[in-house]
Amino acid sequence: MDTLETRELRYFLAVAEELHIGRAAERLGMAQPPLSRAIQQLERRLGVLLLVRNRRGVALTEAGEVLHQEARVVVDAATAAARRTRRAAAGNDGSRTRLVLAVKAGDSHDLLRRLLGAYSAEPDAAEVEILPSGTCEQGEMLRDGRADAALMHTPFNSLTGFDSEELLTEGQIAVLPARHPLAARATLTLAEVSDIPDLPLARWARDGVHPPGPGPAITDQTQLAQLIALGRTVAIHPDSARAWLWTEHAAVPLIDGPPVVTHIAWPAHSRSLALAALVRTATRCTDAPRPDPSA
Amino acid sequence: MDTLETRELRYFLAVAEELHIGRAAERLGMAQPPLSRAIQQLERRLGVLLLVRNRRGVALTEAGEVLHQEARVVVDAATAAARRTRRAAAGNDGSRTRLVLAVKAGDSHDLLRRLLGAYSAEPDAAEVEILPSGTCEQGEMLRDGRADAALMHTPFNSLTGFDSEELLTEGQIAVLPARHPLAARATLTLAEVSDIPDLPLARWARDGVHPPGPGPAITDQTQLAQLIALGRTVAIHPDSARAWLWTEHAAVPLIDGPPVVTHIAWPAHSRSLALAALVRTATRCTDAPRPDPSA
DNA sequence: GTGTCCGATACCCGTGGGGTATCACAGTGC
DNA sequence: GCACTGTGATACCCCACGGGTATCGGACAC
Repeated sequence: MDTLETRELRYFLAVAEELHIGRAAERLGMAQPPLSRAIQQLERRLGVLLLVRNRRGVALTEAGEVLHQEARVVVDAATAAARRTRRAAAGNDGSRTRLVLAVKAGDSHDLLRRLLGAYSAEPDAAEVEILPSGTCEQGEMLRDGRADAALMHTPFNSLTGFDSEELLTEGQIAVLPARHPLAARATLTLAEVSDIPDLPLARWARDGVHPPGPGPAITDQTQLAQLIALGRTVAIHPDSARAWLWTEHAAVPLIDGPPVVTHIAWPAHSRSLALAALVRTATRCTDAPRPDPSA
Repeated sequence: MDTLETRELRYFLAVAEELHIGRAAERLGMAQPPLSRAIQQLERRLGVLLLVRNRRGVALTEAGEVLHQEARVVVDAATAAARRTRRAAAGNDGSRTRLVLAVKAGDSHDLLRRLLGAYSAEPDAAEVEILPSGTCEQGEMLRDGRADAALMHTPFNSLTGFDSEELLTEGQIAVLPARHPLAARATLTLAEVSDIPDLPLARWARDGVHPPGPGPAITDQTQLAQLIALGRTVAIHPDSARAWLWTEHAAVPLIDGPPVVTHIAWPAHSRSLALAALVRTATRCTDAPRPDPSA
């Protein structure tokens, strides 16, 4: 009946991810038997079978899948609690409050510059630390307290569970090698871009693994830019990606690419004044007409 | 460095709410000294001062306030994890999946009836349990796992942290004693209703305590209905409240009342198929033109 | 059969979370 | 001044439980 401890949930998470008690124990830096027992005890306390044990490892029951989800939320919230509390104390410790803003490296560069500029002029502005995030990790960073706010892009990032404000809507462009025949086109369609035989779309790493497919495997924007310049791949990006194009790149608007909406998002329960000011600034400085930052 | 345990956070929550270690210990069913120690240990592990101890109790530091917020999230998530896991197992246990839908008792009665009717006709419908909630508790119920979904009303409920779909927008009405002079009016304004000298607005209990003021203190809809019928108070409600009006009540539309939007909301990370079907049904059955359910 | 690879069990040990009794200290009333 | 009260902190004890090692049991593979 008593509530679950985060320790138990961390253990269960490790098992649910490894699907192998021995490996999970190793990952947790402990021996296998106590982990076995801890999981059994968790099952007894819940009165629920979480794992089915077979040779070659374990599998999750339906209830186990549910707990897998929920446990993730709990341990993220717990680590976020520790981080935010420490930061609150540090911020109170003489120095200014710091805000950590997660942004996908390279994206929305222009927007970000304007935002930071406008915010620093605010009366109660905090120091803003930019936390570059890899592909689509902004959500995790908000959830586990590494970031206080994030610039996120629908439909690529999910905003579920966060508060957010819409900042900017833009179209998408195909980024091609400048010397490629299609680079001369005025517009392209999604289908055309995905079907270029000599330019397969690159495969981004998710959680350290690359999805299968023909394209080159990449982990960051620079690798992608280089591969495009070398004529090995093509990419689809929001308009604002023009900021980081090389001279060997060409940008062609996509007519049927879904519009990309940039939002500023933050944890739903946040009460920080500095954050509120940042959000206010963000919405204000994007409401204003843009001063034509075209290249 | 290790993550916080929910036990510690429960302890801290009790202290943060009572602002008195002895009382908090009593509430937790433990002695005072171990609680004192536990909090000190928490402070040491975080490296952060959470409480300032004065005679007559303790107060929260700024960091303490932050942890107060965050801890609430964590323990709610933990109890939700236990509840949802148990329910998932129970649902898998031969019987059908059950969905718990939190609704403010009496509100949106007609909408609810149509929703349940339409949903039960769905192929993969689960059994829906209606969980009547008091004033504005739907959010808590979603957060701590007592409910899988909730009907919520902006601007009264906050949707932050949940996924939601808009279902229905309606105006507001003033509910008056039928014999009151103003009951004959065709329309009223917010200002007029709040200023009726002999009918002060009732004061709803929040967390068991009533805000101060002149009106009668109430805890549920029935009390309110009775007091209105007795000519002691007046209330402002969405249109759909007409469903529970007594013959001794009169309803007068408010022209400047903000529109009330009914949403169906659910935890952001939910993956339940049954829930998805319920949401789909809800949006569909409110898209259709209403069959004029006027009294 | 034997070997291997799982998780489960048996058993031991030390930490630490819980208890009681008491202290330290600051107001408060007289 | 003093005794008294109400607060959190300290001292000390105990055992439950989380962690370890060694071993078992079962299911393939060969």
